[in-house]
Parts: sequence; C-alpha cells; structure tokens
Amino acid sequence: MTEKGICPIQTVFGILGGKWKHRILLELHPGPMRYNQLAASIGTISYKVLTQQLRELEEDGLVCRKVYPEVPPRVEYALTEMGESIFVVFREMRRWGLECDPVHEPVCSHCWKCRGREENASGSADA
Amino acid sequence: MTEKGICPIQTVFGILGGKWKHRILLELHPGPMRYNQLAASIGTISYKVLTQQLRELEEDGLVCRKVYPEVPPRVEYALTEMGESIFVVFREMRRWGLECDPVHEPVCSHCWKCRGREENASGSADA
DNA sequence: CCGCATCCTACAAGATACTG
DNA sequence: CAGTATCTTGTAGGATGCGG
Repeated sequence: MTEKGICPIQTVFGILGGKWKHRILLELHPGPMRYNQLAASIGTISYKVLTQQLRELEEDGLVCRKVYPEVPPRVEYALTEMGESIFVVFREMRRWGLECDPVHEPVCSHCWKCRGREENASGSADA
Repeated sequence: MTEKGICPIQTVFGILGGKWKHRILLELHPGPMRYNQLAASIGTISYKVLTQQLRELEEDGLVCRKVYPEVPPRVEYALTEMGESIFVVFREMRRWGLECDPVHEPVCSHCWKCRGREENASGSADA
C-alpha cells in the first residue's frame, strides 16, 4: 500500500505516483475493462508493470478486480467509488494544464474529457 | 523543459513529477526564500537535486529566481503567478487526500493549509 | 553563499520466457 | 487469457568535492 499518514498532498502523489497510474484510471473511466484490453489501449506498457500498478491501485482502493471463473479466464478491472472520486482532482489538473499549455494536442485519445469531443466537436466540453 | 503538447493531465504530472517539486512549491507559498533556507526547511534534499528541480520549475514558469549582486551572494526563489495558480490543484488534492486517509498526521508542518492550523487550532480551516 | 561536476546507488520500468 | 519469474536497463536521486 502506498504510504499514508503523512501530508494529504503527498498521499495523493504517492497513490498516483507510478508512471502509468493516472493513465490506467483514465482508461477505466468509461467503464470496466479486461486486462488485455487495458494493455492494448495503453499500448506501450509491459504486462509486468500493468499488473503491478493495477495491484497497487487495488490496494489503495481505486480500482476493483473481478475474476469470472470461466475458461478462458476473464478478469475485469473497474473504478471503485473512490477511483471515480479522484476525477475531481484530474478535472482541476486538466483545467490548469490547458491554461498553462494551450497548444496541447487538439484531441488526446486517452483523456476522458477529450475523448468525448471527437464526435461532439461542437459544444463547450469544459466547466 | 517538461514535455508539453500532450494530454494536459500528463503535462501536469510532468511538471510536478519530481520527488520534491510539490514540496518546494509548498515551501515557497508563504513567500520568497533563499536557496539555503529552502534546503534547510526541506531538510533531506541534496543540493544537487534542489538546484535541479528549481531549474525545472523555473523553466516551466512556476518559480522565478532573483539574484542579488551582493557579497556574499544572495538568491531568492519565489512563486510566479503561474506557480500560485497551481494551488487550486493542490487544494483539490488535499481535500481528496483527507477524505481518503483521514488519519494523516494532525499537523504536517510543510503543508500550506496545515501550517496555519498550529496557532489557529480552533476554526474549520477547510472548505 | 550558491551551485556545478563527477561519480555512484537504488529502484522503477522494459524485455522475454514460461505457467494455471 | 491473464498473469508470474527472471534478467536487464534507464534514470532520478544521493554524496562529495571544487569553483565563482
């Protein structure tokens, strides 16, 4: 488990610390995903690291792992309520990031806010 | 400079990525500080890393470095407007972190919100 | 006092091969 | 399919010594 009992801000950095943690959460936002599906949509992550980071996110209570006793095996990962709740932080990060760097890619495929924009390219997605 | 032109959320993780970046910003919040003062108040950071992270924060426009041409030399670091503005993100992080881990240390000396509480130990500091 | 140069270590992450 | 085991690599960070 990520170290707690310290400054709450450091707690958050600890929980989201891994190189891929936030990316995984972002991917999971639209709904539960299977292990391989997750690996494929992230693209460049190794299985080892994906498993590892998922376990840590699970321990920290942000994602939950559901095993379906089937053949072939199926495992789905989903955001917990706590996992959903961190998106208030992401929302602020996104706002700040956009202000600070307005020339970011017009649509970043893995960002839960941008994702909606490809079809919905007219409205004001923010605020 | 931290990589930009990508997902705004990743931009933020990039900018705050270093082990000490957020800690430095937190220390700087009350007002400008000198190099050694900063090193002392953080305590366990090495000079090399402090310099390095300060340079990166400077390049990303979060802190500004002011050199006073005196003997002995004096250098002060301060938050820029952009540096101040990231505290909206910290604020959300702190809120989330407190909910997720309510048993964090009663007062964490380096947290800009907690710091005020030591004297002001009565009121509701949040919200 | 401030901070750069150099060297070194520890750990996160990648690659690959194998298993229930 | 969804992992583990093992090995290798890259890099952030630490320690120390010198210089403006």
